[in-house]
Amino acid sequence: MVTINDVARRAGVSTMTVSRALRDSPLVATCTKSRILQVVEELGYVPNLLARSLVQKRSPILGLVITELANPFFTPIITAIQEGARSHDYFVMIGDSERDISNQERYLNQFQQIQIAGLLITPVMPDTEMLEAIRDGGTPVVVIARRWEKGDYVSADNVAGGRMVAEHLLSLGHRRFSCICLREPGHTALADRIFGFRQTLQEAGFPFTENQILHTDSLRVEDGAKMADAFLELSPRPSSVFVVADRLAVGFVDRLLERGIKVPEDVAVVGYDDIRYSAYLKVPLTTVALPKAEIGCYAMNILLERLNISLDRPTGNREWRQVLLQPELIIRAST
Amino acid sequence: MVTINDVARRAGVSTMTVSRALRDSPLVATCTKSRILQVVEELGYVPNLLARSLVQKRSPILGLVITELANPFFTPIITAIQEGARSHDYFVMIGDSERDISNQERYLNQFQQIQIAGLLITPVMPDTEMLEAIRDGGTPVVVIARRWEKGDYVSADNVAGGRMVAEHLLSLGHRRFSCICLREPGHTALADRIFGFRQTLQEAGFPFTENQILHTDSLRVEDGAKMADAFLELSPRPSSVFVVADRLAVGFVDRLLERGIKVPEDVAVVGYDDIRYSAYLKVPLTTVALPKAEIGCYAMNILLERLNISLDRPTGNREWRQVLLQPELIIRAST
DNA sequence: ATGAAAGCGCTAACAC
DNA sequence: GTGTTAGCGCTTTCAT
Repeated sequence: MVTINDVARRAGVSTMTVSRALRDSPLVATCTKSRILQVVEELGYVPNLLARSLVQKRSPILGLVITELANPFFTPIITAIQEGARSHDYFVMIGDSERDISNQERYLNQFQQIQIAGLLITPVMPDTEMLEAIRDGGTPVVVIARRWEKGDYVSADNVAGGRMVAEHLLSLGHRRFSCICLREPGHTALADRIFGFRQTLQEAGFPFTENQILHTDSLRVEDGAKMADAFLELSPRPSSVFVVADRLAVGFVDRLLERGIKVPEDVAVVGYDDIRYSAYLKVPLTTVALPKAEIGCYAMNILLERLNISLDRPTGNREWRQVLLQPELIIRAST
Repeated sequence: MVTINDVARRAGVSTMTVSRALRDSPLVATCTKSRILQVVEELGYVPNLLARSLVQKRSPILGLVITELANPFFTPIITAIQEGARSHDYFVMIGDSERDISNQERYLNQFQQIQIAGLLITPVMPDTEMLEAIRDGGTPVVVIARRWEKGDYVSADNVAGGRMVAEHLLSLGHRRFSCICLREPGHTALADRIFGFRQTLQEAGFPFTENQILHTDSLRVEDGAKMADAFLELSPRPSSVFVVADRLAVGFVDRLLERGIKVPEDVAVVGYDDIRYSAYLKVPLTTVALPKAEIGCYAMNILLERLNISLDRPTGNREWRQVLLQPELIIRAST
């Protein structure tokens, strides 16, 4: 491996001069600089960023933990984050918690070990003690796609989204409602959607009880199909279903059709997330769209801001930046 | 920040003993070890992996460069790779080249700067000089989802896949063929698909000329729709289309239907990749499935093997490991 | 079973 | 403009 010393020796200068030349310092004579750069080229020297960050005590690596890489919901968010990071010379390390708290903890641990400069995370659970610990340790943390009472977050207004769904179904004349949701206490974003949905129905005089909710253990397409089977056992059969995630809805509607149920004539279905494929399904899906790229973008900006501040002064315990972006109802053929 | 020294002082031992205790060396008395671990707990000490890798001259970070994060084709591959890495205590840094050679180069540069131990990459172009340079520099490189004459790769047999498509269409009695492909000289995987497709047709006595291929600049769903418009200008209209990537096919078929063309009655469509949503479209898509997770898994295993070897002896220039996995035709409703 | 010294590749701080 | 010294947090080597 060729180091800065090799370059220095070969160019007949000190390592310090090389170091400066590489960072384009004005304190190096132009001719020296060009000679050095030539030697760098010749030797194929690549600076060691790890060594640099050891002495500078700041790392160029950011950590990103999401709950499911395979979820198309996250791709626009990730892309936006990567882009923001790149343009500020940061790297992003992605960890997929698979909605498993122990995976999440393992990633957080490992990320700390490689000294990440900042953390973006969609936590598995609302109990975010560990996040606070990390932040208190001086690493800024921004929560994505979830709310976080005690810190910065960027999410969508899921209560408003749930409300939109309810209003839409009410306006279509529906009176018998049901809901397909993830059986997981921790997913506050989903809980918010249902909260808004239920509240609106109740205000309209249609009490919505727990037993109108069907629970699934995962959000995969195949689970949606399973939920459709469960749904068809209900009697009287609801005329409308709010499926809290599009991927689930994909499988749900597909199985419904397979079993001879007409959508939306027999059952109206509303999804949530507006993933890229929702428009191309057998029955294009009515759903709630979130500004996904914007969520990633905002989160990244807040993190960058925190990173800059913590360079100047010690972690000033300023106000939390809590952003809630507005969702939008996309009406297609499933209602 | 709390360092190994802080722990040592507090525990009343030398840093060396702490270092050993943390790595669970047998050369530390059990009672000393437990005292140290307790102090570690108290102080919330987190070892600095970067510092460690600086002295050990080997990094726990692997680089992964893909051409498009938003492509569901890659998600199972990434997941498999992450899993393999995790179980061997490696981290994976993901870079999205967006099919742009300069992005790819930037990532490769940056990855070298953070001293990645190994590289997995789906190169934008077949010209892989830079990959050879990296490998010659001592960092093992494994190419994914493309062939690589001069190194290790794991891909699917795209020629065989193209053949399957042709045979399938021939067996259905089609005689007028066309093809939608990415206009990009570099994408050898797509070129292979078309090669197999064309060859089979020619062997069957149906010469397939360049002007039966329509070119697109990107693989996004919307581009598929554009290609459908272009396709409908052809006369005589081909009775079958081989769309070389499912995402394109999604938009292609959708637009065809929108314009009143029946699939498969008027036009038969075959896709490629079998992304998760292909089965749930208005017209479930006939396509060629690849063992995506296996590709990731194999590639990771080869890389790990190379990493272990290069720890022992200097980079032994052994035979390249070149793996081609078999694809499978999935017949659905679009043909 | 434990410790002291040296150094990984780099840069901050201070000379000259 | 350029060089010297010291040290980031850790482990290797060798001593005890």
